Amino acid sequence: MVETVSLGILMQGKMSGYDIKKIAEQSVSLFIKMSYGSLYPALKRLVSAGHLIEEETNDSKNKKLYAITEQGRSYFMNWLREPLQANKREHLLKLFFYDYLDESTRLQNLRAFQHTLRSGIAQMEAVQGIVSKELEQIPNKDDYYYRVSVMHYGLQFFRMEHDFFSKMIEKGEWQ
Amino acid sequence: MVETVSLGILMQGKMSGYDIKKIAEQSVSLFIKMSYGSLYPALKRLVSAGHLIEEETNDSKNKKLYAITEQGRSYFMNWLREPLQANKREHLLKLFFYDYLDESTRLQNLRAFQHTLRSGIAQMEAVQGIVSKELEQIPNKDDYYYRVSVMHYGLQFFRMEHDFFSKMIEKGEWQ
DNA sequence: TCGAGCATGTAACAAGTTACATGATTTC
DNA sequence: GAAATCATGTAACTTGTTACATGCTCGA
Repeated sequence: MVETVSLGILMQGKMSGYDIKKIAEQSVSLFIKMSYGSLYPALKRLVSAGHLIEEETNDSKNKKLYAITEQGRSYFMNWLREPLQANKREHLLKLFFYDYLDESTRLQNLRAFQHTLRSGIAQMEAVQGIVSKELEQIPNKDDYYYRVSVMHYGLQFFRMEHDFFSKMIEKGEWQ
Repeated sequence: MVETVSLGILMQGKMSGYDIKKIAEQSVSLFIKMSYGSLYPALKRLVSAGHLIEEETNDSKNKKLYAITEQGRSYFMNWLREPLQANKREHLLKLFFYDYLDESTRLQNLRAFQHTLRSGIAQMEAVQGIVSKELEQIPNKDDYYYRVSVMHYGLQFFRMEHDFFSKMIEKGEWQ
């Protein structure tokens, strides 16, 4: 995760590990948090994998600049092309970099994801129907208020996500 | 995480590890996934910590029943009382068990969380304003469509979450 | 009798956090 | 001259995944 985020951020140009973290905080912090303890080792791994080149700037702060290689670029693009998966909101991170992807793969993946969402919604609506009926026969309804609320939240969330993706497929304007 | 979910599920009564996973799949699978590779070791840790008691049923399937102890109950309730944190959607899991919590702590935490959400919304609106202005001066707007979309998603998501929590504080009905 | 489901577990690995450790530079 | 920020890194630990391994039972 930290590796792909770093690669994605380095797509805009070379910078230091410190800069990468700052940019991540300003952009994708909603979905993932980076610590130096994971970032610096990740950068080293990317260098030894040939995805990045490390450049020593012999300035006073002994900072290092990282630049993405052609290989790194292609690795990143392959990750980007993979189907979206709903678990852990990883898809939002992927989406964040979707401008790099070609329109055809993009549409294909977005539509596939829409389909997954619709299945999820249908399933949740079914579960909700059952739970609602069970709840009617129970006297102490209030004892399950938060459990039921979280269920509703899930459904509402899925619906919102579905609407959001529809708008995005239509290239709608975000006034 | 797996530990607290297990404790939370065991609040309703003793059951096997297998049962715990099944119940988790039917209820909190939206937010967390459990594998046996994490569940069984977690149950052992909870037993040696004194939060659970293991009961061998000498039936044919050599299944084990886990029951929460008084200590485990109080440990779980302490976790439940802690303030909600927005990172990684952990708060939804906590919320799922909120029926166990006393109304006063509940309201206090929900309101504190609402406050955090409002700050987040304000901050995101500010960022969005800046980005929108910057975008107007840029000719190749379309190249940033998904980045901007994810930003909008984040804002919309926060607003939805805020509305959701408002409804919950008011003990609204989920028709 | 065969496959689905019930039931438990381990070992290797992956990914990340927290705390620690260091030191230069900039800004008030 | 003190505090904030820039800048990099390591070690111990936590948490979880995946793949493997085993064996029983119940219904078609």
